[in-house]
Amino acid sequence: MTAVDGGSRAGRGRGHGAPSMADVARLAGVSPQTVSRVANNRTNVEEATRERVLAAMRALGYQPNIAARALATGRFGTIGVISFTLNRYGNVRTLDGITTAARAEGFSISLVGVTALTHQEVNDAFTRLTTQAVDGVVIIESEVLDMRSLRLPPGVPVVISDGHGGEEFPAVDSDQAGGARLATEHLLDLGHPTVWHVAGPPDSNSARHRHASWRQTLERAGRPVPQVLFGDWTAESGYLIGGYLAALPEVSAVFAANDQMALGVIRALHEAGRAVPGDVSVVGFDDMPESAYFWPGLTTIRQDFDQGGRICVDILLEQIRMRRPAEKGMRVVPVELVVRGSSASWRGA
Amino acid sequence: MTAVDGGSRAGRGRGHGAPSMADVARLAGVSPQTVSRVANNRTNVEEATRERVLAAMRALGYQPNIAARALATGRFGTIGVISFTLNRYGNVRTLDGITTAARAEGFSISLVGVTALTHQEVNDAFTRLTTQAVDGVVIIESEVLDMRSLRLPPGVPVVISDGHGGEEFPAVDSDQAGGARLATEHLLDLGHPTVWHVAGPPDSNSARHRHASWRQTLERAGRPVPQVLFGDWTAESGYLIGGYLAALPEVSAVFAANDQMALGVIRALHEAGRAVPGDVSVVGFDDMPESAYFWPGLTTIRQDFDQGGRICVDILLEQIRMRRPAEKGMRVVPVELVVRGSSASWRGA
DNA sequence: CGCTAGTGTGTTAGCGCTGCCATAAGAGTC
DNA sequence: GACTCTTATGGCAGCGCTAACACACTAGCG
Repeated sequence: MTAVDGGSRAGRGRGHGAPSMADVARLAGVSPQTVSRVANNRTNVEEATRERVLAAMRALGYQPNIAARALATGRFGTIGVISFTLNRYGNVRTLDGITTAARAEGFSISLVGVTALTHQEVNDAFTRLTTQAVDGVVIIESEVLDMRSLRLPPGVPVVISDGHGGEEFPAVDSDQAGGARLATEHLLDLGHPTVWHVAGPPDSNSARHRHASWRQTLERAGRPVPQVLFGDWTAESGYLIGGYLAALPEVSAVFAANDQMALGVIRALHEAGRAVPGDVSVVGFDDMPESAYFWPGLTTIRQDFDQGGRICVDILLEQIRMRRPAEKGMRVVPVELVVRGSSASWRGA
Repeated sequence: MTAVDGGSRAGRGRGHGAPSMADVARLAGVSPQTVSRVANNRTNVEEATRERVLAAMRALGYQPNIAARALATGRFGTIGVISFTLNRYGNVRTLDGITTAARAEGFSISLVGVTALTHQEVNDAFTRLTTQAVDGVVIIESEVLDMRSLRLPPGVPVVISDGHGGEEFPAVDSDQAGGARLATEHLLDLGHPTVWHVAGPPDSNSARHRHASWRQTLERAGRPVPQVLFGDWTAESGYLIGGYLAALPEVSAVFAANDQMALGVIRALHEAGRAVPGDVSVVGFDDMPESAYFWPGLTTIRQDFDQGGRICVDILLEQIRMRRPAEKGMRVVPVELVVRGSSASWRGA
């Protein structure tokens, strides 16, 4: 009876308390390898043996140690997400979409925030992530970043979401250009001579695309292109710009680059006594759930963030599982015009 | 020349490509142990040696392998977050606060979404996380959950955010009761005979607290307690309930349990031709950035989500670093009444 | 009966890192 | 000069797991 272990715990020394495969193996009277096979649902284990091992696992409350597994296999079951602020609706919804899709595939998410999307910060975040053990990374590149000069460690699959990095990496984004075109054409179709644009900040990818497409749509239609006004995505900036627009009698249609700024614009128009949509039509972009309940309800462009997240994860998993780089280039997620009360046909000045 | 390694890579067999400490050690002409000391910023390394090692690290692009470190130390540098939907403003802001605070402490976040906050789901998520190697877990318990019957593996520090789990775990939450009281008293102070309440769903912790405190405040003031109306946090539900309230001439003040529902209520009142705040005052809860730009601007209760996140992380880190359980019980984060245009003194019926 | 093919299980050797201990060299003390 | 004490470094073992191979055993075949 000398060498008999107490039976409850085996690991001494640096053991960290939790039962290990060896403990399960001992209890079930099999080798650790067989326990591993059961834990990973492998074949070539007799049914009776499997039951015995499972019983031992339950008895000890065994949990596989992911760190050890990762060390042995080089795979982690985790996708890293680098995101700028979670204060923006789109970023959050993209994150949510990625999280949902990843979970469905048995992957978890390692989230790293950056206070600013500078190379320094993104490189640090990337380092923290790869160091932190991930199989792939999604960068929610809401702000313009020069992907070429980013020094990412090689061999880690990357997907860019909401970005422009299509030349360097596989990328996924809503059809920003199509959405801006839909919005602008919608307002022109309603009879407005032209459309004013409240753009997002110039360092934002989405803002650039929407801005460029708005301009192009007007030019193609042979309409005058009014001065662009730049906001910062917040309702506050929309409100300030709206105050300026409200004072211009020739303004009859405004396309704001997101719903929050549209809200601010509408508020400013109200305060100035200009009716929406009676005097001025306003269209937003994003379709936040609240936008339908603004006063008036906001005509806007709906994005499918869940689909975007799913595609990000799919591309990443393909790279991870096939062990080959995915094709570069942009996958475009369709958008949809949602017409509500904030836009109406123009009766003329 | 027989046994000489090519010099570029050392690991064969199952080596996963990335340079290891051994590679750095070889290049710098020191032992792996010394490299480890440098990598971890330990003392007792001569300055010249440290420089040499750092140079070798840079030359090889060395990144420590976190899985191996975790396996050796039993610590992971990661905090797990279990959250119900990211569709709710409060959840997102809490997550953001936690992420920011964690990063400041050098921790990263492992995010696990659950589709429903059932025991089954939370247990699974918890298993996935502990298995996934975290040093502690924050549960954003936006929905009521019986923490006692939750079977969490022992030894993993846990903090509950936005929950009621104060008896079982340390917990952090905004001063829900105080906020609801402030909102209700504000409306009473304006001369309203009583205050109607649009509550959140009954399975939500915050909704319960706000509801109970609203009721208590009215009772203490000796005012009649009108029928409670339950929404589901969405603007849509607020709109439906608002339609009902708009038809009741005795309604002069409404306290909605969040800003979105308040938005829906205001919209319904507008449509019914009841002026806000002329005929009806409306107060919300959360202070989303947009709320200031509703029409009229929304009087609401501001929560400090960043502070909440910081406290969650602090409590967790104390447990992790001190290796002793934190005190159970609730830490209350103060809230603040923000008065805007949607509430005004009542001129009588 | 010797051959192959397949199945269930065990043995071995790491994955890359750190904790602990040993060692060597210098510095100060009596 | 024999003794501590400190500082810089290396050696070794092991964290818990899995890939790769080895091995025994069964079955089917001509």
